[in-house]
Amino acid sequence: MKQQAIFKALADPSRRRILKLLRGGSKTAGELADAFDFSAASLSHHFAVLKAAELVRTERRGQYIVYSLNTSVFEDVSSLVMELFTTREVGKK
Amino acid sequence: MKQQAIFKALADPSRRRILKLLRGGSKTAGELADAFDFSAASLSHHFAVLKAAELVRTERRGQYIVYSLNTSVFEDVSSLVMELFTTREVGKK
DNA sequence: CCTTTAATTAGAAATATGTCTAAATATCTA
DNA sequence: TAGATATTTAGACATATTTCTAATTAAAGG
Repeated sequence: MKQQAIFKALADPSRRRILKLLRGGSKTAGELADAFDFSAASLSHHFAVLKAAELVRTERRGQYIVYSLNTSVFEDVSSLVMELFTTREVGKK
Repeated sequence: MKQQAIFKALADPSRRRILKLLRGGSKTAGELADAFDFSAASLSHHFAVLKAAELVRTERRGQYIVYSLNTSVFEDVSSLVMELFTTREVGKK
């Protein structure tokens, strides 16, 4: 789990918006791009950051590349946040 | 609640470390500074970022300034994270 | 094949961030 | 009040981030 990459990825509002758009189901890069004002290249950069943090997964479907939420990291993110605020518990791994 | 300020604040590893140091109880700026290699001025900058996000509170005690975790934001942070990953629920406020 | 469409990569430019030293502010104590 | 200690503010500088346009890669379909 890439803690720094995760927090870095979440720090940008556009990237958080991308994640929210993906909650409803997977979307192609182009469909996501429609929701934003900037260039496909810029979006692509944001995708790369989200991928590095393993917050999204990708799959090529013909010409398209389909992005989806990697919900399995959700638990990781939650516990990272928890660790910041709660006193060390017993039985910690 | 300052969503962007919160995520921005959490993006830096030193700031996350400051929060963890404060889990054990409040500390003065100087006590916190001891845990780091960089200058008091740099630390002070990080404190300002954490304060802007309302993640920490401060109180002057004589010459010292005492920092403490603002645990009441913890819920906010948790639900922000939750919103990124979970499908919109019913009865949302 | 060649063209079109979808998306990423490369490289440049502007802005933001993290760090430093020096100076300023606040409080304590002799 | 003057000096010492604790901390923040100001200003500078290097690095990182975000965005762009142009070029590249990949697949589809005539």
